[in-house]
Amino acid sequence: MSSAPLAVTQRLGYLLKHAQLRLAELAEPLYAPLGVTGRQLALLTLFGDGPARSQQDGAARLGVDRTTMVALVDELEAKGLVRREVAPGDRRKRLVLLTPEGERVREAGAEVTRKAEALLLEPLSAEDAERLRAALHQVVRAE
Amino acid sequence: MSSAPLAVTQRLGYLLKHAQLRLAELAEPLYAPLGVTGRQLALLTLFGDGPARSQQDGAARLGVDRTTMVALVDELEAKGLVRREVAPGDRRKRLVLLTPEGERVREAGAEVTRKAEALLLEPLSAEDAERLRAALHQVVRAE
DNA sequence: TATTGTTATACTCTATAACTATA
DNA sequence: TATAGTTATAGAGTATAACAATA
Repeated sequence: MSSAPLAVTQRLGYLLKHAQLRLAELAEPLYAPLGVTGRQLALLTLFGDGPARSQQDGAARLGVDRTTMVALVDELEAKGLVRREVAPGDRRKRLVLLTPEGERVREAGAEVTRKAEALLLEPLSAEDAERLRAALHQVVRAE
Repeated sequence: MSSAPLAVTQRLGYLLKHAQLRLAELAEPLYAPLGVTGRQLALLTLFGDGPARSQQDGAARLGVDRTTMVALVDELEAKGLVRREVAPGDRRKRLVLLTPEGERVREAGAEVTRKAEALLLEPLSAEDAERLRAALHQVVRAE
């Protein structure tokens, strides 16, 4: 009844972790010249895309605690890439807005992200690469 | 020249991280009755599969530091799931071997891993699920 | 000299608890 | 009373440096 032994390198947990490690290896050196980490760039992408978001809203979307978000926004603020603004209509909330410099870094970073992803996906055909992204999206969505 | 803005939820880094988070959410409650974490089960899978490995060998394969491996093996040894044995031929090396109990937990865990993966992959067709695993494998291998 | 395992230590990441201000 | 942001603190998880045993 038990099928063939699932070697550790075949487990999804292993594959997901190592794919992430490899992507980070490829991407971080490319981000470095921009003066930001991949994490920080993800935040710029999050807050620079669509209508202004509060810290809490961003934290929920990124899957981190709101106390973690405070520190992350602090970093970006110290670099002059974002500013906090009291939300009109609810003075408890802080909207996180990109500065012009933050916007520039976000755009440059998006280009770099595409490059790093292309490097990671190099061994796959364009079709399989798109299938991989779509499959991950479906799996993550089902929350 | 810059294509459409790549929303943060479309980035591979985001997708890989959240797929991992979701898998852990699904799997950990199933592992708990076995008295081990997913991490520990991964180690049992690693050391229980194929010829005996040294700690260093296992660390390299798992992508962790050798000092980290010491602590991980300590945990399993304290639970009576593995034992260390001096490697014949090189007295510096310690082979990590599964005890009978460790072997039992490994087998039960493999079954549970399959179940958790099936839950994660539920939204995909069997064909797409296999494609996902194959694509990740290719991407990780290219090291 | 180099490698394996080990220990002590420090660093990063993250969350929990308690506080302030607003609602 | 409840929520958003903040601070202080503590807990994982991990790596670096230094040491002992062995090669």
